[in-house]
Amino acid sequence: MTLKELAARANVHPSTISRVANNDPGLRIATATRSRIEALLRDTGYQPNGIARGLKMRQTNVLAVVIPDVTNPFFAALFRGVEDAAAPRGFNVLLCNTDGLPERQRSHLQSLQARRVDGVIIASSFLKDPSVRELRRQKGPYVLVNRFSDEGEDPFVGSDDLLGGQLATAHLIGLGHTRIAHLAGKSTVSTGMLRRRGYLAAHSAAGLAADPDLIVEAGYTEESGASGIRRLLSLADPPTAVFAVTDMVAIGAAEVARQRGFRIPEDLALVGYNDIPLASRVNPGLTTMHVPIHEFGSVAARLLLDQIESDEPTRRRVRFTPDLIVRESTVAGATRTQRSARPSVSAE
Amino acid sequence: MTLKELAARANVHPSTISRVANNDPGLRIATATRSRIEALLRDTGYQPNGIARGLKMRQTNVLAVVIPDVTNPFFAALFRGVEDAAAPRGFNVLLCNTDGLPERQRSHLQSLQARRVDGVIIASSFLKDPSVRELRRQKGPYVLVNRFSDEGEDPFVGSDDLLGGQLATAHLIGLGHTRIAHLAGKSTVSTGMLRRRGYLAAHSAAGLAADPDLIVEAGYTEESGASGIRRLLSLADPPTAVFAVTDMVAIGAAEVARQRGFRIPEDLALVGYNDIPLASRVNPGLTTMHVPIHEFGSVAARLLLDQIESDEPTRRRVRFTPDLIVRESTVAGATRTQRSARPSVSAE
DNA sequence: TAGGCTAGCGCAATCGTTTGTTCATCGGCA
DNA sequence: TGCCGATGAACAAACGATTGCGCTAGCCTA
Repeated sequence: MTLKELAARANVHPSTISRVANNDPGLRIATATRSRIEALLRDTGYQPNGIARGLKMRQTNVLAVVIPDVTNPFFAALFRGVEDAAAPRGFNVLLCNTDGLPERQRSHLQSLQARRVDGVIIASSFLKDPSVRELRRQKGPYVLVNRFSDEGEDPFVGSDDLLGGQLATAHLIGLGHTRIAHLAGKSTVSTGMLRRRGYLAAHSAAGLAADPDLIVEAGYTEESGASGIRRLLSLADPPTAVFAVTDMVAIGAAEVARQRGFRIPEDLALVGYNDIPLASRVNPGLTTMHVPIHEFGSVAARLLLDQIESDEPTRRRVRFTPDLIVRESTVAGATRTQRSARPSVSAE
Repeated sequence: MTLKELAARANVHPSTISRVANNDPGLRIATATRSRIEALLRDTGYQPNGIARGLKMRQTNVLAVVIPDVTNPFFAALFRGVEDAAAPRGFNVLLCNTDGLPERQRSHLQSLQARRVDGVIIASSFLKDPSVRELRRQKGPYVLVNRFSDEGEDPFVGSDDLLGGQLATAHLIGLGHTRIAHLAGKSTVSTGMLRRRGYLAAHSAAGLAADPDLIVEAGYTEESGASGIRRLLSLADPPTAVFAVTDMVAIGAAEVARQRGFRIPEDLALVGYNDIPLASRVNPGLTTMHVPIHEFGSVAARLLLDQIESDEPTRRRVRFTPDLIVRESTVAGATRTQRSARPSVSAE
């Protein structure tokens, strides 16, 4: 059903229908005509063609979220945050999985540009990232989430990863551990780099020397946590504690450690990062740095939508302060503490 | 960068650029002109405006997936299946979460129709579903996944839920249980209805009477599993085994049961459905009916894409045979059996 | 040398909306 | 009666691409 067909039925010009349907302010129209058209609109259940409208208006009302893998609970929650903020404002959201492959990221972004999406939220960026450079070059609004890129000043939503790494490690040090390993993320990714630096900073602050052998660059998957911990446990002088760059990595490590007969936390204490729902459900419960994942998404979406509606780019960077949640993976019989619900946001 | 601008630069008509860019077969063009245009295309990195093209071609190359909640690992995996099949064929995928609310489903579908997506995959349908009726009425291709609607013959991909419910229950009966409860899904949803009927059928087949008090209609979330098991455990004569309609429900139930001091499987045996990744990770490992979740998505996508490309609707219904995976939640110290990898598909 | 064929492009309609502008009609007023 | 200002609605130009068809050279043939 098009405007033209409706116009034929109502014996008016298509533009008249359009104005009535859009409730054009300052529209002068005879009451009779108006009600005739409105009745027709109801009867036919007319839905304007979004494509045609998009072409004319230069706005598609579509956002895109680019992540490594929605199968990872962290990114699933992030996406929900985006959609929950976008849907009420009339936007639909495309989801693109990259599996961490730059090439897939590039091709997705290219496809998104061709589709003229109104904005892009990208949670799979690298510190040096050609795709992000491309985003900067184009005029379209975008927001980086969780990971940032250090080649420019991009709108960003994430956690204070340096502090998070520090707090997590300090917790282990506070428990008396001295040989603390780090299942690190890639140093090409901001979270990987910063959490590692936090890990090192905590050592310095405590006057402890960090053993380079205890840092293994794993990745962000469960499997990488598993293979990482294997290397650590076969060391001559294995660690008594591990700080993993994410909860998924920690969970992968815990599984292997348990298979090898290590008791957690007695033989091996374990801290993760992100506090995904799974973290409180595994056995033993995983001590981790809580970050508001859903809010990452919703705040990023708001940043994006504000840019779209105001038609001017932003440089806002929102950084949430992570919160240590102590569970049984570091302290046997830890009370399942509710975390302090302080807002703890720092925006620039 | 538009065709018109390029045309001005190359001193040709826009249509000529279009034909070169699209590699129009049967295009007769001077080699000089062609290479001039091709060079221009490379230099400018021209990307045709997908909106304009969509308007002209009446095809957007966008699919939509409608699910209750991507935070549920089952649906996340399903979505990956869809995207993995759609992306290589040049399609992007919109994700819509309904939270199981018919109203949100309706409004999402309406929005998708306005956007003229090329096809819809819906995994949140009810047995009687106005939204699905609407999908049938419209010309556009669609596929139902996991849940079907019984008011018509729709293209469908899912598992044989009746058989699955039967096998799961028969497993518990085979272990000697006689008081077997069912944490049931909504009877307004096909999976809920069918798995329940399977549960009953298994009882009949074994000559066992199913106690109506042992069936509680919970829902599909972890919380509903938790509240459901509470009711069951406070019964005068509580069950010794439970068949839960999904893994998430089973996991919610297990958590509560453990808190109340029930040992699994000694005091309470537990079977789930779907074999989500989480099922093998919880402690104790969850016995469950394995279904190929990722394939649900990819097969559904293929069904959809074939409809789109052939431009004719299909009535194919693909039903996978579920496979019992025995873990520690029913058999203490169960070997972590690899399931038989038989194809077990029945299509109509 | 005139007519026809063909290679190589340009023309213009079309997809369905939106929106600035123009046009016709009518009532009021002088 | 003649003019003017509203009022109500039509006109038409975009938006950026695709595509059937028409047009103009040049060359070959008779």
